[in-house]
Amino acid sequence: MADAGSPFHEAPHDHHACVAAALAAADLVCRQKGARLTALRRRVLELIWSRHAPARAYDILEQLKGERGGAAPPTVYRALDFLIEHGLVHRIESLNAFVGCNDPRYGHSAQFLICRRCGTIAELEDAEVARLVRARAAALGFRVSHQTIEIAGLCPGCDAGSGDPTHAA
Amino acid sequence: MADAGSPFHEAPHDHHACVAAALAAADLVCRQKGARLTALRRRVLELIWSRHAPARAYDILEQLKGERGGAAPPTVYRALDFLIEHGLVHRIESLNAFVGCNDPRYGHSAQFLICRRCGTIAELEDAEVARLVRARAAALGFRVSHQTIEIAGLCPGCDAGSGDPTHAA
DNA sequence: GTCGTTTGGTTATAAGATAACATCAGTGCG
DNA sequence: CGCACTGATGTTATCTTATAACCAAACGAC
Ligand SMILES: [Zn+2]
Ligand SMILES: [Zn+2]
Ligand SMILES: [Zn+2]
Ligand SMILES: [Zn+2]
Repeated sequence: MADAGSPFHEAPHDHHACVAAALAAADLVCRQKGARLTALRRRVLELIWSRHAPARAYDILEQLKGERGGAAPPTVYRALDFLIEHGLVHRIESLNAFVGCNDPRYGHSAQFLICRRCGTIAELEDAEVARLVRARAAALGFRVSHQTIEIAGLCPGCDAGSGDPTHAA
Repeated sequence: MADAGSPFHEAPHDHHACVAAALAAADLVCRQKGARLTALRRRVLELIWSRHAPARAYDILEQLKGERGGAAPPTVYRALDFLIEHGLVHRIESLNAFVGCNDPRYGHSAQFLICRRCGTIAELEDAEVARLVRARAAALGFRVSHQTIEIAGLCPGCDAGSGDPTHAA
């Protein structure tokens, strides 16, 4: 298959399977933790997974309004709080947006590669990066509690397109 | 001096010297680039340097209002845009705030250590971290244009204070 | 069923950022 | 000087993002 080993999902793929897998993993994680993945929270998670790009809170809100009325900002933010707390969603600080976690089964220090052209985001879980950051901080007497690592640039597809007549703007 | 080798400035120190050095460096950088560090821009930079913690745009705005009237959000954000464009200030995405650059003489990939207790921020310029991130991205075909690396935790002073009766809250 | 807790609805507002247009200050030139 | 041009700032309005506070419904334990 095209993207088996890559964290990028640019090429057309069976995205329904991505969403189904994410929701199944969420169901499992919540069952194991005794957390309640309600219909609303599950739907918000599903909307976040609708694309491999970060979703903004007010875009989710617009979707919900169309589906069920009685949706307001707190509706979305409370669901996001739950999903983040249980590791099902990551907040992307540099975009004020939210993306589904690739592997919510345990806590981790992730890094994100964000294409500034097509918006695709890839989640890495590079232990060496996380460890080097912790080591550098520790050398200065700093105790790390959370790493925010968001790398902007061009994804493979968009980088190939730059300067390429077949893709140039 | 107390903190000669540390990026942290928690202990009392001659902070006036920090500010003076930052402003002098800014003057130099702007003169060399032909950029106009106007009184307003210089004052905003000075306010950002008032502490070794990120400054929020609307706090800067409140200061300016008290000093000169006729200050509104665009006043601050335009000054910030200028300062960021010329590398004099960094935006801290995870805080929606701004901090003076330690070394504005040339572009760089910085990392920030942010104390979640006292708010102190330290800017690192660790080439190895930046290089490892670039390497990991490159291995996936991703071309990096900007790294956002913001590490939350406890600075040396606050970490020592945790559980220590002499500092406990 | 009843109680207590969690979840979600509702209204209002806080916090952060930008768009659009007017005005002013400096610069160069006839 | 008078004028035009440019960059910087003033001004008003609006947009985006996020939270506070309070209430009602749903759920789970007993
Ligand atoms: Zn997919
Ligand atoms: Zn792309
Ligand atoms: Zn200082
Ligand atoms: Zn601290």
